[in-house]
Amino acid sequence: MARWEPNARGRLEDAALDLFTERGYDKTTIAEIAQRAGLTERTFFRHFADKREVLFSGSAHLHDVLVGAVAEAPADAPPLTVVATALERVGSLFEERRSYARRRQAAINANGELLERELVKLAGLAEALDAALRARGTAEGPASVAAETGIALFRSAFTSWIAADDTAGLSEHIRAAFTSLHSLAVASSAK
Amino acid sequence: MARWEPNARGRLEDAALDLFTERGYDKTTIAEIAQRAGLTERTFFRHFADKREVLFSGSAHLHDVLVGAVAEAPADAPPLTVVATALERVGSLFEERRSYARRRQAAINANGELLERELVKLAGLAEALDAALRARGTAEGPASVAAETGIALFRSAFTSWIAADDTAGLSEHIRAAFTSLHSLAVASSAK
DNA sequence: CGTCTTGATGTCAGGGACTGACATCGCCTA
DNA sequence: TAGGCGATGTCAGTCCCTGACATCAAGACG
Repeated sequence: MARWEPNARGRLEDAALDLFTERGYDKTTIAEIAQRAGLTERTFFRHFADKREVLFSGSAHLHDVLVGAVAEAPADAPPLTVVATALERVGSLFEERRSYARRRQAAINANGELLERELVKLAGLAEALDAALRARGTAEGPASVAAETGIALFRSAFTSWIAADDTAGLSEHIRAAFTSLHSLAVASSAK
Repeated sequence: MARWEPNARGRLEDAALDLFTERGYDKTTIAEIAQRAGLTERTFFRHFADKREVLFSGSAHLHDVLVGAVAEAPADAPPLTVVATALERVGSLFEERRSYARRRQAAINANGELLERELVKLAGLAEALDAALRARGTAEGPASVAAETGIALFRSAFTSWIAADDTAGLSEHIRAAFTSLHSLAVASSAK
């Protein structure tokens, strides 16, 4: 239990997910998480802003990848296509990690507070998408709609990927969601 | 300060919004809210599950209206059209209340926890929309996409309505958002 | 080799959200 | 008019989270 064991943050994350899985989020105290990681409750709060955040440190990375992908898209690509491509790139980060994603998502789905935090993170991604689109010249209205719509589809695709037992990757589920939207939009226009 | 003053719940809501506006959400304690309403902290928690919830009791009503509107839509209407119509009906509930909506939204936007809660409420509406669509025969995938997309557009429209200084109602902003989506989808298909 | 700086960690005290258990009050009904 | 009963009050306690200050290990530097 020496003071300077490496990777304190990672140890806290692992301990937290383990405990949340074992006995549930609200029956786990921060003192317990810290203890399992060989640390103190106070130290937990130096690494994470609050108890929920311990499951969401990865979202900053997604954020960066998403913004980068939008910036690199061809200048003449339409907004929704740019969004779709960027989200597929993000989706590819999850390949090979479906079982971890399931574990984490199960913990999140089992608790309202964690669900709240996840939605906030997704909304943050939507805002970043919006800003990235406008930075490349997309008008305000379309950028906002494309960003919000894209994240909505991402959520839908992520859920179906988690639930599915197939060999398709998250990226493919994302592509399918966008295809589905096109059909709906066309059907609605034709009405 | 008699015990049985009427409308305890409403008094708590008013006191809370006033205090949040005056001094901010996290500098307001529940004891203060309760005191201004002539009640006790413990009673606050009998009316609201937590501190955030005091600003969101109206969302249950939106939920009902939304589900009702979907159920009443013509059987042959395409999903996204049903969603648009239902959201416009919800939008009409807000006419005449833009100034209250602004006050409340300002308080929410000023605080991360309240933003979280709002997102959760919207996600709940999306889920309800999804279920209502499937109840009338829409297939699972399209129902989910239409519901998520619809709520995304609602958010976008609500924001622009709050910000706008025009005479257009929320319903009209919603209609505009759906029109915008159609354009985007067509442009993306044509790519 | 010893000291100093620095960042991560520990310790302590305390406020505020939230809960469970139990008491009290006022309206309603038999 | 005595209960029944729902809404409120009181009290004690747990846990989340924070600020202030002390301590420790590692590298910098003389």
